[in-house]
Order: sequence, then structure tokens, then C-alpha cells
Amino acid sequence: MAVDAESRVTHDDHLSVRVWLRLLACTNLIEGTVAARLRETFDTTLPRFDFLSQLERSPAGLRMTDISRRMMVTGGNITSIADQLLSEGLITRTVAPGDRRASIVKLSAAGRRAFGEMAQRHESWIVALFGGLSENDRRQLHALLAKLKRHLNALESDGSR
Amino acid sequence: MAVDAESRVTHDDHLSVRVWLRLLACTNLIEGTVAARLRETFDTTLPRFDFLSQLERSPAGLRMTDISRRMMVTGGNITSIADQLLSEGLITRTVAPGDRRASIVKLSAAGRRAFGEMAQRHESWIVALFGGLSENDRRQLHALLAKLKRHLNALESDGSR
DNA sequence: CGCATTTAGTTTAGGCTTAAACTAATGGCG
DNA sequence: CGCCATTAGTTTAAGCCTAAACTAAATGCG
Repeated sequence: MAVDAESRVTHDDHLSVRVWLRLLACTNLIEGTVAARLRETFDTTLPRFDFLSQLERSPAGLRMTDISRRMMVTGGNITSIADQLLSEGLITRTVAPGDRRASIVKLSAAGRRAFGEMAQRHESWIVALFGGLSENDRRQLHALLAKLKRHLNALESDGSR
Repeated sequence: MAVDAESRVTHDDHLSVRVWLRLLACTNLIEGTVAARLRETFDTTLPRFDFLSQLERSPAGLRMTDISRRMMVTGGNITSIADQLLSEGLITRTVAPGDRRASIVKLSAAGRRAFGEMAQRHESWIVALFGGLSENDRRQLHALLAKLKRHLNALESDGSR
């Protein structure tokens, strides 16, 4: 019955805070649903799925650092997820030519196959979850979030806090 | 330089997926910033702040179950956070009249004071983070997210998966 | 060249999260 | 009344997350 954080905001809170809480509520609802379905359907997790997804978009392979930056998490996480996927045979890992510190991670054939199945289901879940918005709504939302993100990245890089 | 998950989506992915990844990226950026500042400034965490925030909105107190539902997390989390806040003297906890299983949690005077300071800073951070959007943008975003959330909640309660 | 700094990646300690199993109290129903 | 299902809350195991400390290799600069 929707008695979550966002619903409880009183009317005199500032608009930005209301938007933020609503943004967070939507993200949590979607993320929770997707995580539960990944677990039920494929016995995997969102970070593992995300890891494979990054590799799929970069057939030439990625270094660990690239993966952590793209997944927006710190390096430490990547190590253990890579270990798991490696032991499951879904990825390969080779020393980077010209830099013995770094390694190049790629999807294995099995990994590409497994990810393909998951990605298809994943996309259908997302499409259904956003089914409440018209295509025009989605475009507007996409544009507003682009603007928000541009500003957030600007604040980030510009150290003027 | 914005080489995160969302930036890497190829142009032929579906719109819903693009919107979802952008939503997630924005939420992660904001949440990470707020969490870091809560830690630096007040040596606390987002869940602890959120817990106090729920209590502040319900001066009559809340049961543990209410808090977990409003924070959108499972019950197990609440136990340890309540223990911490109790030992820090920021909340009180009494047996619920008429139900010996349940307890009523309230903000203590110290908790109200501490939360007040944090909330003020918190709001200023959020306002700055959303400063890239005009008031009209924020209203539009708020409305679109309302529509999205209504649909998500409808999917949730209606068990037709 | 030689040493300090930077960078790639791992490890560790501690916090949050879930699902599932559990305890204890409540409530419904025959 | 007595039993059984439900509800409130806690505990546990396992996973992800961060920050910070660490190893090892690369880079830069005097």
C-alpha cells in the first residue's frame, strides 16, 4: 500500500528533496525487482550481470579499472566478482600487453552465450517496468535525467564545493 | 570524464533500458555524494539518517515494522540500526501498549536535536545537487516519477507477472 | 641511472542488504 | 478452551559496498 519513504514527505519539504526521495524510491523498486528476478531466474546477481554486460559492450576486452569505473563502484568489488566469473568459466583474463600490472578481461564463448539469454529477459523486464510511461514520457524523462547527470558530473569534476 | 555504465549504452538499445541506466546512474551519483558527506560531516550513514528521518515525521513513534517498510528495506536491517541509535541515546524504545511483541520507537530530545542539524545540511546538499534543473524541470521530473512509481506499485500489488 | 610518485589491482575491516530460519506473542476458529 | 496460522522482531549466512592500507609495476624527473 505504498507506505514507503517517499510517500511520507510532508507538503512543506522543498521540491528538490521531494524529487530526490521519489527518484530514490523508483530506483529502489526497479532495482529490487530486477535483482529478485535475476536471482530466481538465473541464480545470479545484479553486479555479476552488470559486469558481463560491460564486457559484452567492449568485445576487445576491458581492464579491471575500466570495469569498476563503468560499474560505478570502487576497485575492490571487481576483484571478487571477476574471481567468481572466472571460476565459472564466463570470462577470460590475460596479462595486458605492455603493462604487467594490468589484465585484460573478456567474455568467454560460454559467457557470451549465458549473457545473451540473461540480457534478453532483462530487457523484457525493464520494458514492462517502464510500461506505465508513454514513449513520449520516456523521452522526456531521459532528457531530464541527462540534464541532471550533466550537472552532477560538472559538480564532481569542478571541485568548488 | 563520465565513463560510467550509462554512458556506454549503444544506440540500438531500447529506450526503456537507456532510461533505466540513466536513472540508476543519477541515483548512484547522488546517493554516493550524500553518503560521503554524511560520513565526513556527521560521521554517520545514510540508513541511520533515514531511520531518524522517518521518526521525525511521526512524532507519535513508529513500530519497527513501520520503519522498515518506510525505509524500503527488510526487517533485519532495522534491528541493528535501532540498537546503534539506542546506544547513542538518539532514540527511545518502549513496549507497544496492547501488543507485547511490538515496540514503539521515538526520537529522544538528543535525537531530535542531532537530526535537526543533519537535516538542514542534507537539504542544502540536495538543493545544490538538483541545481542543474530549473523549478519547472524539477516539477516535470517529479510528475514523471510519480507516474512511473504508480505503475511500479500497481505491478507489485497485482500479482500478474 | 636512481629514486619518488603514480597507477593497477588486491586485501581487510566494517557497514548495509537480502532471504531464510527462528522465537515469541497474537488472533481466529472450531 | 485449544490449536493453528499470522505477525513482530531477531538472528544468521552470504553477497556487495566503501575506505584505507597494501603489493607490484610503470613513469617521471633530476
